[in-house]
Amino acid sequence: MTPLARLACLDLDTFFVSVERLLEPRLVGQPVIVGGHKGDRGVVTSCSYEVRPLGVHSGMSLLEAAKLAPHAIFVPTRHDTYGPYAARVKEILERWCPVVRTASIDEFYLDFRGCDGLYRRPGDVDGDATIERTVGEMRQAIQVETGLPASVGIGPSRAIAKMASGKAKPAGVRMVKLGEERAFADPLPVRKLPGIGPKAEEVLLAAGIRTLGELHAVPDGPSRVAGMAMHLRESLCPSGPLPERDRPAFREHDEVAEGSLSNERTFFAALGQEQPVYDALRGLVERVTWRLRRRGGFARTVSLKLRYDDFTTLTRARSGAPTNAEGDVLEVAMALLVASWNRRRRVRLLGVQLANLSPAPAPGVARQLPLFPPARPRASAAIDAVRDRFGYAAIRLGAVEQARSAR
DNA sequence: TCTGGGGTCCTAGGACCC
DNA sequence: TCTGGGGTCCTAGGACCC
Repeated sequence: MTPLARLACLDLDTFFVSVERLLEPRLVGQPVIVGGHKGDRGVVTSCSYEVRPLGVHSGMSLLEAAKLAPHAIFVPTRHDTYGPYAARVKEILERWCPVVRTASIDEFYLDFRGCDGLYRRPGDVDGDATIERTVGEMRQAIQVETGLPASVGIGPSRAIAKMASGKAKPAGVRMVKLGEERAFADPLPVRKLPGIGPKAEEVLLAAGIRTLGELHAVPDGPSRVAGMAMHLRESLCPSGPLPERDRPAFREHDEVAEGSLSNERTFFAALGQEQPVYDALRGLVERVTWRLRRRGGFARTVSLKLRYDDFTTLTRARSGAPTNAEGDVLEVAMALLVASWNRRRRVRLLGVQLANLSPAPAPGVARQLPLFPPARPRASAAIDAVRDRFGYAAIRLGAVEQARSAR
């Protein structure tokens, strides 16, 4: 099949802000910053277009955002709230396109290859026109049915579709046809290319390369800059099929467990005493193992993340037999903590990650747990059942509750 | 003005095996 | 006493994304 501009990237505009506005109509038309209350420690997770011209952007500290936009309305992030809205959007997309993949909570890729005939109308000059119109109608359907504004980019490759969706904002559609890739990409700053982050940008700017056009001119070679140029040229080539499945983190609970699961927490004041740190660790283990069991998964690797108050961060991991038991994970995490925590330093952040996930222990190793200490079964099945119905916060461990109220 | 929380992917060194 | 080459798994750190 001739490669054409048939891959689309749909991005929900200021997604968390948009959902908050659906729930709180007084926020409509107002400058809104989602991420926490004014004065909280933390960062901006989403901000409305009213505050963008002032320089506010996601990832920025709330304190800095408050300086730039003192009149903005600050709203805490409600992490459990947004998922269902994204799920509704996906349902609508699947009515329009046979291949839809979730890339993040507010981003989807769609493959319209082979769909021209499905949507052709008498006035269409060619297939590009057919698909561009169709995507516009799809975008409008999301707006009408969910109240959420979205932008869509269309191109021959995923990277072009992604960059085009950025150009389509707010609430628009931008198609980059086959043959127009260079004309579209060349003027863009290098940072716009997916995969070029702050560090890579720094290297490129130091080499005097500011735009993707300039990067494109760098010949193949072993240098880091040449590697980025090759990455760019690949990104502009027509893409193959989309991945078979959604990214692991965005799959439904009953699907195969893969990838990793983690929970972490930054403390309001860095912890220097042992007991609060142990209590926090237990709370994290409780939460992350609950999520694992809810997906029907098992983990072979437990990893501890420790950040001191000077922001130096270390991770320590240990692998063993697959488990989903809270007691097993807690024993390993606690052993890692005891072995690696320098007690003279205060703990700013603690995290627990479960990795090497599988849907069930491999035959022969099931339930043996030889490398993990013995499991300590408790009433966790009953607790899980309550949480499945009423949410995680419906039940809390005594020690965790004490740790919270002690602050 | 210090910097959240959830992820994925890549690299590099060492252990271990054949 | 000296010692190749390939493969896999594990761990730690870091870049990047939203």
